[in-house]
Amino acid sequence: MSSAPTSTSPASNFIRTIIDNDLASGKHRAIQTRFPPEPNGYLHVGHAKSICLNFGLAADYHGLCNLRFDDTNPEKESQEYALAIQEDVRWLGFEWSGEVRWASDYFDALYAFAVELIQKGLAYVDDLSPEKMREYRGTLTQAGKNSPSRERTVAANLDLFARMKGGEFADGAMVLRAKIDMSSSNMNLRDPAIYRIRRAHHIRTGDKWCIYPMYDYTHCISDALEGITHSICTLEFEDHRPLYDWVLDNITIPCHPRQYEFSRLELHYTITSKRKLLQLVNEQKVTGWDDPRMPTISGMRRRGYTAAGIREFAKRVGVAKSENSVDMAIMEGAIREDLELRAPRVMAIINPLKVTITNFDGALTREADFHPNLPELGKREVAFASELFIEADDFAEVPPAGWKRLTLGGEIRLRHSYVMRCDEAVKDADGKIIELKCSIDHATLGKNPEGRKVKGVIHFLSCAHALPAEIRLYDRLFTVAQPDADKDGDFCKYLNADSLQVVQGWVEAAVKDAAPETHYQFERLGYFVTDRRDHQAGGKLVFNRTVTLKDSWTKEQA
RNA sequence: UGGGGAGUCGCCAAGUGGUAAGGCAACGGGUUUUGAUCCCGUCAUUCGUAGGUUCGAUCCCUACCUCCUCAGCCA
Repeated sequence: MSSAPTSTSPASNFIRTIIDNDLASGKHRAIQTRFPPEPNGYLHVGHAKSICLNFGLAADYHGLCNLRFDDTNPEKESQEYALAIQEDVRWLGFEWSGEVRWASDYFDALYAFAVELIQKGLAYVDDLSPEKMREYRGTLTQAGKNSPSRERTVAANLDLFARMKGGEFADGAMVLRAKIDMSSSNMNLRDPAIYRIRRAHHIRTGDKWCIYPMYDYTHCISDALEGITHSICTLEFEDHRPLYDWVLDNITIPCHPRQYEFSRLELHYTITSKRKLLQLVNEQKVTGWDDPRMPTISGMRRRGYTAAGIREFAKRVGVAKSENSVDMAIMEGAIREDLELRAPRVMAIINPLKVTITNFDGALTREADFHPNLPELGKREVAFASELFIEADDFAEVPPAGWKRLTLGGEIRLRHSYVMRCDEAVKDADGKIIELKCSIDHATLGKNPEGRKVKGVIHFLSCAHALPAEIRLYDRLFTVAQPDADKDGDFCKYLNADSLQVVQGWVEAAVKDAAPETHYQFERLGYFVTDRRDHQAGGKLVFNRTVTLKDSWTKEQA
């Protein structure tokens, strides 16, 4: 399950153009990228795009890609998240260079560089309250004004910073700020805070530190220490690039990586904000981070999306700088394409209607391939008996125009079996059809009837041989394409109440011992996967619907 | 009203002074014991708008319009 479904040459994009130029000019002999998540949540489809980009670039250009945790805000971070992230990256099919890196590995170096900035008069300790600082910062259209602390002497700053580190001051009492320009039109350059005091237990450094460096200050230095050549992030960091460069230009460090930004991914009918995904989990709108409706990597995995399918999706959406909101159809197309190539076919019934074969005597079973084009996937015996289940949707007493399925007096092909005619529909007191009496043409096993053509093929199961299974039918999580378009509105009001439907259905006995995370195509219904958590091989069978098959018939009806 | 970005087919996305790639979707047809797959075909005289430069502009210039983004001691 590891090779990509198609391997066309990678599409051109602006980052590749930059790398091509850097390599051609000799600026770099090889590239080094990095994927730098904060371990404060599970990875989602947007991260998957970034992972495919960073690791993919490294692979294509024979470079390296690091996995680095941006663990500079201990209050939000956990070991659970860090572990889950590593598993997700590996599952997606990527291997990072060397050991996992942590920004916290650089805390000592970061502290030393901060001292250097202070010594150069480029950083100062400020005891303005957060409220005051906001006031001094000015607005988008008005310049800020200098803090009274800005002219503190180097010696005083050195002393204060050391005491900040030493734990002499309360959380929030003061910060270390870069001394840049309070009147800059770029807000990030108005003396940004680069260290704050926070007594929080850090997942790796424990209680060693009570001051923590900020993202803007940490990220560029981490990149430089790791020899990153191309530091790729999303567009909202574009305004931070001058600060990224300012820090590296003002400390003694030999390496100066360059930051490039691409637009973040938006997917129709879902959300890709960690904060909002966390809210869905906390408020139990979903069962957890790996709920199959979640756009998290673990959720998509549990849903049955394959790593190769997600990689193909990333390739199809490309990398650019324009805002985009991608159709779910692109994801579903990529997933179907991958599954089409590998998923064994079996029959399953979601909504059974009983069929009694009135001329069963002498009928035979037949062997069928698990995949029409992949004989190596093997065969199994398709049971046939006098009592069958067919999909209730496959019978219509008064069929619409164009109907190719079963109807009174009509005949269809039972998949891998006989041609069958419906002779009678048995109804209950309410007029509801509860059973069909049908007869088969004994001469049609494995061959077409003479003198007439049978238009439809439907799937079925022998009642006596079928196994009960819990089938979870998933639909989009939200009812609108862009649930968080309205920034102030509550995106939860667009939650799709019917995003999960659990039914008790029936499956072929051939899947009885399937391990968790086994993919199948239920013929004519869709791709399904055995649930990672709840399915038990040989025991309780639980299938998640990954995606339906393309269906030009219901589309035509609509 | 300040700064930084972006506007090419329904959704993505190449291209870049020489006359609009590709994918997805859609549509038409063929094959088919999955209304699936597969195969064949169709799908932007036009690149936000208006001017200008040029033999020639999506690409260069000017103005305008629209959208995104920035005022955390988050990342």
